[in-house]
Amino acid sequence: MGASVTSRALAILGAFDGEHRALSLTDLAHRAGLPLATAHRLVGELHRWGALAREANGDYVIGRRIWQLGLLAPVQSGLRQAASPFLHDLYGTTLATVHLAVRDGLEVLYVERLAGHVSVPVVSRVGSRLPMHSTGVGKVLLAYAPEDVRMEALKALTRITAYTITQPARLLEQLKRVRAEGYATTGEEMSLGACSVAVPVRNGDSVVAALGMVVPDLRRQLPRLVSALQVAAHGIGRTLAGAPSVQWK
Amino acid sequence: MGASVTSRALAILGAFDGEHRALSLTDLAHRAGLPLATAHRLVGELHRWGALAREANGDYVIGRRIWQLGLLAPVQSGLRQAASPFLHDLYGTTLATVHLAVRDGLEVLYVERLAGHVSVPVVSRVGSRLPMHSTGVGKVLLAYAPEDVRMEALKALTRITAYTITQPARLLEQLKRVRAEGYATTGEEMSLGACSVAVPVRNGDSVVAALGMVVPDLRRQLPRLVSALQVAAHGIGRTLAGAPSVQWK
DNA sequence: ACGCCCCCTTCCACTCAGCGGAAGTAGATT
DNA sequence: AATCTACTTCCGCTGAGTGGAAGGGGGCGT
Repeated sequence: MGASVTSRALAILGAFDGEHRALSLTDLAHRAGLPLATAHRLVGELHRWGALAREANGDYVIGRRIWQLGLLAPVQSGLRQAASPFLHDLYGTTLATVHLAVRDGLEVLYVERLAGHVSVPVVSRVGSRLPMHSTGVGKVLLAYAPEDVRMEALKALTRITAYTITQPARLLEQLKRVRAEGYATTGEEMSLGACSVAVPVRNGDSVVAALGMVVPDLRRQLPRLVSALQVAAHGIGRTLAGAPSVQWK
Repeated sequence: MGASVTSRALAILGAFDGEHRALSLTDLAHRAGLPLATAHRLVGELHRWGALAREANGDYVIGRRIWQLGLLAPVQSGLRQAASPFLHDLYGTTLATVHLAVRDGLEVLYVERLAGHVSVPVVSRVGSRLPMHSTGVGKVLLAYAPEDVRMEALKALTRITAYTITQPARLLEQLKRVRAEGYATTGEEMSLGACSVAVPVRNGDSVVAALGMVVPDLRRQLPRLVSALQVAAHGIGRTLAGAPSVQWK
């Protein structure tokens, strides 16, 4: 097993997730699979450096230093910053929840999400992952993913709602249409009452991200939304290409 | 010296900063003060875990996993999310660059920054730090900081522009007025051509952050800006207090 | 084409940092 | 006062980590 000190320290950091943002030393040791004394020493070191911080009640949380480091990640500093103003424009003109996502392995990783004060109950969260076959941005990313990734992803089409596509052949058919038409849609495949549209974001020739929005109903306004999305995606692509900053994938 | 494995691994992460977002193994070893072979092994472990990623050219960058962890930090998940919609409103009504910041030690840490397509040349960046005595948000945070922090901060008033306040007595005088009037201003004290206003954000009785904006000129519209800021700050405070989510300080 | 240089990767025997069971401390709870 | 839970400290044994050195490999100048 992970016997190296480094892997143990990382196991401690890995013990935090969306449902566990604050953990006591004992919990931390337990979740990381470490003896209490060992966890105590490592946690102390991480805390001293600023990777962990303590709350008023003594629980540990992820520290500001990790947060700051995260801001240096290419996904954040390149893509997200390029996209930010365009997302605001999109939100301003449509008032729908807007998403920017990348593919990470066989999942969709949400990089940015914009919603108003009263956010529609949408599942996604910045930094969270969702399956690719049941989301608009996921279908786009899958459509433009390398062949082997696509095949791998087709093997596990888990059902989420009654409308989720679980037949590989049907999904492949849709992905083909996505490539032909340049956008993807979903209808209550991820959560009931929510439809989505998404388009690819390109940097040069390669698709580097997907831009999507979630709305209660698509039928009437689909063309308008698609064209708004495409304008924004194109703008982001141009910013990425022209940016003198760091490469990001 | 930092001889523990953990501190060495952290030193590698710490080698990244705003000016060094992508580093080769050799640079990394050099900046972290480690022998190449040692750095190689540690970097490999960090990379395998996802703390580091590699770019096309082989350079290492901060990985997505660290970015995701950072999103769990209280500063991000509590404060930032509570503030986000209010910042958008503020930006929408004023079109000025808007800032949310907290105090970290003797410096101001920028937690959120909102600007339009054409951003005025503002020094701050999300995740960056600036001195407290030369920024609007800094003055607010200093005004409401514990006595010992304030005294410590007064010892090092470094000059940045010709208008930077470097006399402790004068700054103290201003901080007193900040507490009395509920807002702080600066006039070209951080960078020429930029003025700022800022107000405290409260959670219950304690000041937990500062909300500010940067504009080319203050004179005419000061009252309007201050009241817009105060409305937003109040809204953020209410959201924080009422939020069922994690505590964040 | 050849050799040079720079950067990365692998190896291996020594040794000291890290390990973790156990004992100690501090609060809360009964 | 006794009991429990959660955290902190101690210390001698040991194998994980170390890092100098040697082994690729690819880009560049001549």
